[in-house]
Amino acid sequence: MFAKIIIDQDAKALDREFEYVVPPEMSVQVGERVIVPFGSRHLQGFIVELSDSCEYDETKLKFIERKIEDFAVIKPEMLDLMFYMADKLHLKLASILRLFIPAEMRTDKVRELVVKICSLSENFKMPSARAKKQIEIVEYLKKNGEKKFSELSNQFGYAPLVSLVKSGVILTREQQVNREPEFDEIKSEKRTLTALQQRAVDTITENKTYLLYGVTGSGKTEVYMNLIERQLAKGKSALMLVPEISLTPQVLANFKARFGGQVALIHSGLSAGERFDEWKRIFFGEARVVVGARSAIFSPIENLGIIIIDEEHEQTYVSENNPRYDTHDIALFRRQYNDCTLVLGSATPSIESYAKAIDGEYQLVEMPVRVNGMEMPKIQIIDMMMELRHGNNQIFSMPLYFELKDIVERKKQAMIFINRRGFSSFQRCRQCGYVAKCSDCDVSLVYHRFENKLKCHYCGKRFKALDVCPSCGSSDIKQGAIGTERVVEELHRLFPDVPIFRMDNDTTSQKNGHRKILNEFRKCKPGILVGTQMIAKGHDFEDVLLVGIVDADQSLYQADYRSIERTFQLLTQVAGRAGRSSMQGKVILQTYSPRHFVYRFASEYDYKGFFNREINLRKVTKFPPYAKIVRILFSHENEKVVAEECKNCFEKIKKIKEENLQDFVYLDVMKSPVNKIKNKFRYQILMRFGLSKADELERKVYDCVDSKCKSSVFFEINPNNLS
DNA sequence: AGCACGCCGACT
DNA sequence: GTCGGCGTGCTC
Repeated sequence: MFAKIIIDQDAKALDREFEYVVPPEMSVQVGERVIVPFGSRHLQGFIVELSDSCEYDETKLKFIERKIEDFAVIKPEMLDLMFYMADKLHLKLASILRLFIPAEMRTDKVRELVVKICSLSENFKMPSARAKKQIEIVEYLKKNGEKKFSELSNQFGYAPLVSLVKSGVILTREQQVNREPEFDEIKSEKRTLTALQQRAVDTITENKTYLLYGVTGSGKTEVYMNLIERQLAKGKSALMLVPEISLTPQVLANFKARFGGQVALIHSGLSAGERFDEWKRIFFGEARVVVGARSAIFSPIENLGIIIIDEEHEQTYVSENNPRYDTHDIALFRRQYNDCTLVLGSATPSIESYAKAIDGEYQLVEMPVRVNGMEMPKIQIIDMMMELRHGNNQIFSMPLYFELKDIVERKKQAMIFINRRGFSSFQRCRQCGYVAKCSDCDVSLVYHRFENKLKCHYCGKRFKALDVCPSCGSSDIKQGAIGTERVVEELHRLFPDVPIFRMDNDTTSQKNGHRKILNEFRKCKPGILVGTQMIAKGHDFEDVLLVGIVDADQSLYQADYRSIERTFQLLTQVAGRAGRSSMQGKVILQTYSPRHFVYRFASEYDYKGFFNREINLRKVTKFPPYAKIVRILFSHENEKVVAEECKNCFEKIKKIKEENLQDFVYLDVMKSPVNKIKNKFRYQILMRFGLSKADELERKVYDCVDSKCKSSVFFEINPNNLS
């Protein structure tokens, strides 16, 4: 018997199958992990095929050494998915397989957690009266039955416990336990559905793809839960994806309360052990409902009845780095493989998804009204140029300041949204124009007041803050655009007695960081929460009656084709935080371009109007979904090497363009806008083609990348940002 | 990826 | 003469 094996190494040169002989006494299955001799080393590999014959010179074949687990970690569906992804997304086989199992399994660092359990032996002798502690333990066990060794030892001391075990009064046994993620206790309240919700549940019955377009507060989560319940009743399982950012304690607690031990949670906040245990519970079918962030789409869950992608428009569903994939593609594959239902839910669907729904590729289900019947909060647009003309050059416009003051006086809560962490975007010398840059990346550094450091937001490296300009010696240093820290400082100045909270990447990095901040904020009335994107999602605070958006234009300035769409989505979401209760909330939006169409549609909550305007723009300018953008990014520490390899590839693509002139909308080669990251230089080729031959051209273009070039190559379709 | 092999410069 | 620099190529 011969086995085709993929070596678990992330290298271009090893991105293929290698053949091995299966020793006669060994029984193996496709999908199992094994150790094989490879060159002079012993490496981990995945069996992807078994066969009676081999293609390579049989005399040169080596034997599989041993199996790593006694079960196939990669199930047949995932193996199919691997080949599909390799073909469609041009990813390396090993790097795909790594997505399917917890990283901890490969490094061997995580073990099953085994605890010692103590119980009284059947006919034990009472310890002597002098041994008071021992008697206490015996009495305690009589009352409580079995207890963990560690627990008893903490409570009564180690020595008496060990004596009891030695004398045979207490028996111990070992038991493997699953580490379970923490969650807030919540009582499970099953709400009755509104007519609209019920209609949605009744509509989503077939094994098709649905786009559930429901305004913020229309109660999509309740619909999801009902859909999942129906699948469970049919004996099927369910997979629900939410953006990492909205994997809030409340959401998790809700699911735990509703589905109990059948739920498994997968998110980045889990410890290695927790993640490993949750994965195993899914793998062996103990958990039939998986709730998780992007990577949970690869859960080894079988018998899928439904896949749900909540907030489907979120950027986080596309992984930024290698291996780059879009959760939508994977979900569509799994939907088809399992012949199940796929639901994409959003209050602001992505332009691409909504276009598909209109074309009939997806089934459109709408929920246009909020559950509590309340109107959406009123959005007031403030022209910051006018403020400036009236002599206000502060962070807050006068209307926002007065609304904040009002909130404070009424002992209510407010959220201030500013999509930039740190204190200010950069520090610049007023005399000579010097801007501090990262030594390893081609970006300016962000000043963080709290740590008094300059930080690189690309590689995380820290630098000393400027007090004098290193170039000209001047101490006249100007702060760039404002960030969360700066807003907090300003609020402290304006409202010295009001508790101000900050929530961004810097304050939530430790475990349960979100939860701590949110729980503190909940208690403070009045209170103000300042934050980035991450305050925009899923937190329902009854007393938040005001949302301030400090610099709405910020996401508009980013130079990619989705920036307007993103701005609309962000504004709608942030606005949705105000007035989740019976009281009408208010939103104040500060902008320097108040007449931009995105603000008009956003302030009227007119998604369809916005969609029509935007889709026409895309059609006329030939951008997705009416075209496909491809970006090939080369990076290497030697600038000459990248530049040349990138150029070579470009020359080949140019020939393809000449043969397909009518299909190429655009083709160019350039330094990447961020020319250097982590000491690696970056060059890129950008192109755009019409849809008719897009797949064919994409493949041809990919084949232009020299398989033995030294640079690492990042192949991207419809990139989100071009840095 | 990582390890062997190999071909050149600068040292006990 | 040998030690060790890293460029090239191979791993079933």
